[in-house]
Amino acid sequence: MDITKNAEKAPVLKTLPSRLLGQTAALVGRVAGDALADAGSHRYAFAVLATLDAFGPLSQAELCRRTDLDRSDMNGTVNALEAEGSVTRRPDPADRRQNIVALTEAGRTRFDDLERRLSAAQDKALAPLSGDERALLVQFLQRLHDHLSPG
Amino acid sequence: MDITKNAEKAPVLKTLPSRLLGQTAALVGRVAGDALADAGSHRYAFAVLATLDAFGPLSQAELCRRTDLDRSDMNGTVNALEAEGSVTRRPDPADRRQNIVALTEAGRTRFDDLERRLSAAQDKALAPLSGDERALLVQFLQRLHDHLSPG
DNA sequence: TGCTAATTGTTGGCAACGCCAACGATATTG
DNA sequence: CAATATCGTTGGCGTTGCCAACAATTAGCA
Repeated sequence: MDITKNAEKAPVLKTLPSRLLGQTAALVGRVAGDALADAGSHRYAFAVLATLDAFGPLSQAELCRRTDLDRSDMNGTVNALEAEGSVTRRPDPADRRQNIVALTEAGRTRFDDLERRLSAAQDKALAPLSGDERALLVQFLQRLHDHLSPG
Repeated sequence: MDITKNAEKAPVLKTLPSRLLGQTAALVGRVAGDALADAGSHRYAFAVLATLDAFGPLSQAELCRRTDLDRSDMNGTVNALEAEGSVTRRPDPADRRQNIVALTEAGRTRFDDLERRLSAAQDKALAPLSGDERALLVQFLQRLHDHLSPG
């Protein structure tokens, strides 16, 4: 009677947190990533824009620390953001090893647009959870993250 | 007063569910993956062993449906499990397109060992959450997964 | 001061992961 | 019987997160 032959999963796998986390993160991450891709952007770029928006101009190294991105990935991301005009990159006169990365007007507009798209995508992805449940989920994840992150 | 210069993260990023899910899944997944790697195994292999343990002998295609693995990855996984003696693979006489994959005695022992290791790893990774909270987290994730999975 | 170590940006590359295309063999459908 | 679908298998691809090495520059310390 099953129109859709439902492939039963092993109980162990259905409740295994590491597996459930991985699968769900992939699904939610795809929704969010697609939303940014529709605007020609990327999660790395969004993280950088959000950090610059929150703290003002920063060096690439400082951006790495505040976004948990690798230095090489940060370089590529800043390249892309600079190419699209969202960001300026100029050498720091006080420390000529560093680049000062700063948000442009276009960059702030860009960030606002991406934030709206991302917010809508999250709402779609998290639809089955109530507001309280979402807050609880976020809190759980934060506690796990703090517990496991090498910081 | 800060011995460890705490790199503040942008508020948007700290509460963005897609990002939090991805980061936490990576951290928890690494703990779980390392536990399996210590035993020379892999999550794909564990998923197959758990499914065979729960449902008995199955074809590779059926294993794919019940583990959400790709056919090519399933092939490699069954190869490895067959090589280590955890599984037998023989052609189905009734349908010669299919392979019947079955757990061996060694395979069941192997699965029990992996399950213990994995269980211990999960406990370590989920330490900051109480039992009730873990159950709630799993429930949230299952609801999100059901909502987003194309099944 | 001068020498060593550390930091920064940059380039190049790597392994794991999830996924897709194509193929021959076999079964099923019409 | 012909067309379609399924299965196992092989090979490959794009993304992701990460690491190594390098030159340039600065900081730390004898």
